[in-house]
Amino acid sequence: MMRMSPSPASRPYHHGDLRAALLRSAERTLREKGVGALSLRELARDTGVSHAAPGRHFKDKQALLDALALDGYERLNQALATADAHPDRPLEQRMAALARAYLGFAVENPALLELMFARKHEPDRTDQLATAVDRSLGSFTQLVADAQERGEIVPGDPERITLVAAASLHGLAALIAGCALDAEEALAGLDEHVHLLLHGLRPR
Amino acid sequence: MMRMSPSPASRPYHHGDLRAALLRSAERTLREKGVGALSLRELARDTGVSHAAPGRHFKDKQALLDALALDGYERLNQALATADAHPDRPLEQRMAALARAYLGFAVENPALLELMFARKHEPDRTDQLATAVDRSLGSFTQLVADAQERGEIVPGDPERITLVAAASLHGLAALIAGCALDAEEALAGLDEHVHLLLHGLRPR
DNA sequence: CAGCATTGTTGTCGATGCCTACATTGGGGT
DNA sequence: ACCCCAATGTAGGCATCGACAACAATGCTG
Repeated sequence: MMRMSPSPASRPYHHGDLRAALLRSAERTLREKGVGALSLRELARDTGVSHAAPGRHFKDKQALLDALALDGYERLNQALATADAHPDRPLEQRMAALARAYLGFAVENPALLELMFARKHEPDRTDQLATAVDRSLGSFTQLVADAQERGEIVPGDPERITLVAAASLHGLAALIAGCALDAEEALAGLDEHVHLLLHGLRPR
Repeated sequence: MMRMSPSPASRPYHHGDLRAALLRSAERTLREKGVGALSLRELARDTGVSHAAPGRHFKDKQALLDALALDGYERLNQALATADAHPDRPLEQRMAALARAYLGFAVENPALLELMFARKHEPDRTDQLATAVDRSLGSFTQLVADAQERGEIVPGDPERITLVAAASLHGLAALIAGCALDAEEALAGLDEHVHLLLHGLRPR
């Protein structure tokens, strides 16, 4: 069958890059309407394919969500790496830059962040996601290691120190994503937040 | 009509306290199988009522989830209040006690916590939930206020300082709930975490 | 150029959320 | 004491969804 039956822009039966198209569309509705509004069938309709077509690329709805999450980590890691492009700056500036990048991501992709940290993944994707998380933490690990070497950060288990910093920022991100904290406000006070984190809440 | 037709434990048509029974059952399956496995119909089956009965008590599935979240805040606030029953103790002990209570709750109710901080609530329940959140934060606010008065905590906007502490713990809780962090490990290192939070990451 | 794996389609099934109409119950007003 | 009504539970139906199976079109590979 040649293509082009005249009127309704007949796609060439094989979409060409359906998987990517589905992910794009899914990311869009995820951002605009939240994860609850994501349906494979509507996704298929929006993309102009039949309701079973997505099944060829994602064995499950969960598989699609996992792929979205994985893609989210890619972008987050990219953002973090870009933000920490000046390893010679003083500690507080580096940390603030990382924090700004992370919270910026959270502000612009709240539903995606929710997905990324949801605790429901196909067992075989779990390790992929785990390494993605590790790469995110990697930016902080690197920062802490550098700073410890220069004596800018307290000695001690670097993992624990990284966790303190990362948990603090993740908490902010989660509060923003959950609308429990105003995004503008959080971003405005970020530098002071980082300062308190580095210098402690107790008077010196 | 008289109750007790002999064989199939015929409920007295009116359950008596269906709403509470539904919440109990829902909380159970939430804990055991996660929020994704919650269905109003199955809930009705488990409780021995018809599939439309829950609709009399919760206009929506979301309304049920909101009620669960609200109940979660009740229990969390109770736990926090109990944990902070010794306001005369030194700051670090008080903070550690609060942290332990919060993380304990997170460890034992991960799915519920996820629900509590999810960003999808009926508009009219939003304010109820907001005040519940405020009451949770209240424990920390009080702690910070007391400590500032005694000079145990740096001066400055108490809200910001509370936010730094709360975000740090909330981040830990979220990581635990998301299985990104081992619960035992987090609890074991909690005291040191609090110490770092209070004393800062920079050397003194 | 022929066969086969890939990718997309149609049809179907069971489950779910929600709605409407109906049944039962118990309490409040007279 | 009684009757009516609001509250509560039931039965049925509808649209949608996710998953599966059988079939069709396509294009790569030998």
